[in-house]
Amino acid sequence: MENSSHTLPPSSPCPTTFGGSLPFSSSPLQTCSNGRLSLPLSPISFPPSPASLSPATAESFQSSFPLSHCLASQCLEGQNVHCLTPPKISDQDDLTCLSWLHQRGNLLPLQPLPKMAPLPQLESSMSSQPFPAGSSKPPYSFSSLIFMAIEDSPDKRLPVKDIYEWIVNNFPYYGTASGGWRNSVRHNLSLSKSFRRIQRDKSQSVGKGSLWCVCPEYRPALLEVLRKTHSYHSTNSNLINKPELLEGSDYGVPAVCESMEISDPLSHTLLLSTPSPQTLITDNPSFAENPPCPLTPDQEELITMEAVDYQQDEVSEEMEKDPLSDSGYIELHYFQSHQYQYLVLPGDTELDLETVEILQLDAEAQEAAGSLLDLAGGGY
DNA sequence: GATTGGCTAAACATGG
DNA sequence: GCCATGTTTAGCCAAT
Repeated sequence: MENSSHTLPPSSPCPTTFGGSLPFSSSPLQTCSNGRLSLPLSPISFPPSPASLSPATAESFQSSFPLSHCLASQCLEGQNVHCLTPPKISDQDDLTCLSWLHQRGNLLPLQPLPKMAPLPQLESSMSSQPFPAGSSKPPYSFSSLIFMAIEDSPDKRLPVKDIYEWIVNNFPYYGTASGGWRNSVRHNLSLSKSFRRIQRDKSQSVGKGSLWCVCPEYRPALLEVLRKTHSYHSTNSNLINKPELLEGSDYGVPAVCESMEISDPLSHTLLLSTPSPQTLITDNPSFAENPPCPLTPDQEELITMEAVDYQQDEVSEEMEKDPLSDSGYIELHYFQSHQYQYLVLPGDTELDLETVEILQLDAEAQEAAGSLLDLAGGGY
C-alpha cells in the first residue's frame, strides 16, 4: 500500500435526501486521479423519521413503512449511547448515534447503517400528504413481505406460520384482513423461484411444514424490488411536490454527497453510504491494524458475508476475480470511529463494482431488516 | 394490443 | 375428519 495524503469525507453531515433516492446502478464507481475508486454516494432513501412527524402521521406511516422505523426512535429513547456524531449537527445529533448498531447481537451479519432525519422543509409535504393509514394495505408485494420476514429471522429461514406471524406483527393490515392473503403467501412461496423450501430436521421437527429461505441468487433482485418499492412510496408525495428532484442526475442528492475521494492511507476505502455517520470500506491492512481509535469488543465485530452469485448474461473475467465469488466468504472487520463506520476488508481484496454493490446491497438489507426489528420492539 | 408481474380465489393433495 | 401446509390452475388488473 502506498502512502499518500488522504482526504476524509467532509465532517458535515449530508442533508437528508428524503426527496428521492439515487439508485445504485445510476451511481457507478468512479476512478479517481490516483487510481482509487470513488463511489458516488447513493443515499439510501428512507422515509422520514417517525419522530419528526406528528403522532398520527408517524403511526400511519410506520404501519405502511415499518422499514422506516429507524434509529431515530431508538436514539431518542435515551439508550446507552456511544454517539459518534459530527460536531455540528445541533438538534439532529441524536439521529445519528450508533449505539443501536451493537445491540442486535447475532441477528445480522452486517450491522445496519444509520439513517438521517428528514430535511425540515420536506416534513411539511409529508405531513400534508400522509401515507396510508394503519388499516390500509402496505405497498410491498408478497414476495417482498416474505423476503423481509425471512431476512429478519435469526437463521434466515422460517416456516410459513412464522412468516404469517411476522407479517401480521409488522403490518397490522393483515391482522384484520381476511385469510386470503395467507393463501397468497403460500402461493408466492411455491411459485416464486426466489424462495426455497428446506426440509426440517426430523430430529428437531416440532410442527408441520417446511422451512423457507431466500435463494441467494435472487436476493439482489428481491432487494432491488424492495428498494424500489420503498423508495417510490416513501418519496412519491415529495416528488410530486418537487418535480425538480426528478430532473438532473442526482435526484436531489446534495452536492456534498455526490462523490468523495478517499485515498491512502485509507486506500481502497470507499464511502458506502451517505448517512452520517458515514461508512467506509477499506482494505488497508495498516488501517485495519491501526485504526484511528483502539477497537473495543463493542466496536469491532468480525462478520462474514455470504457470496452473492450474480446472474449475468456475460460472465466476464472480472467476475472471476470477484473475491466474493471466488472465496464464498469475505471477512470484514467492522468498527466505528468518530463519525465514520469502517468496514475493513482483507488486504488483498480487490474492490470491483460487483463487490461494492454487494456490500451496499447487503448493508441496505441489514438496514431494512434491522429497522424492522426496531419496529417490532417498539410498536405493535 | 401484447406482455409481464402481482393478487386473489379455488381445487386438490399431503401429512400431523 | 379437521386443519395446516404445499402445489397448481385460472382469472383479473395494472403497469410497461
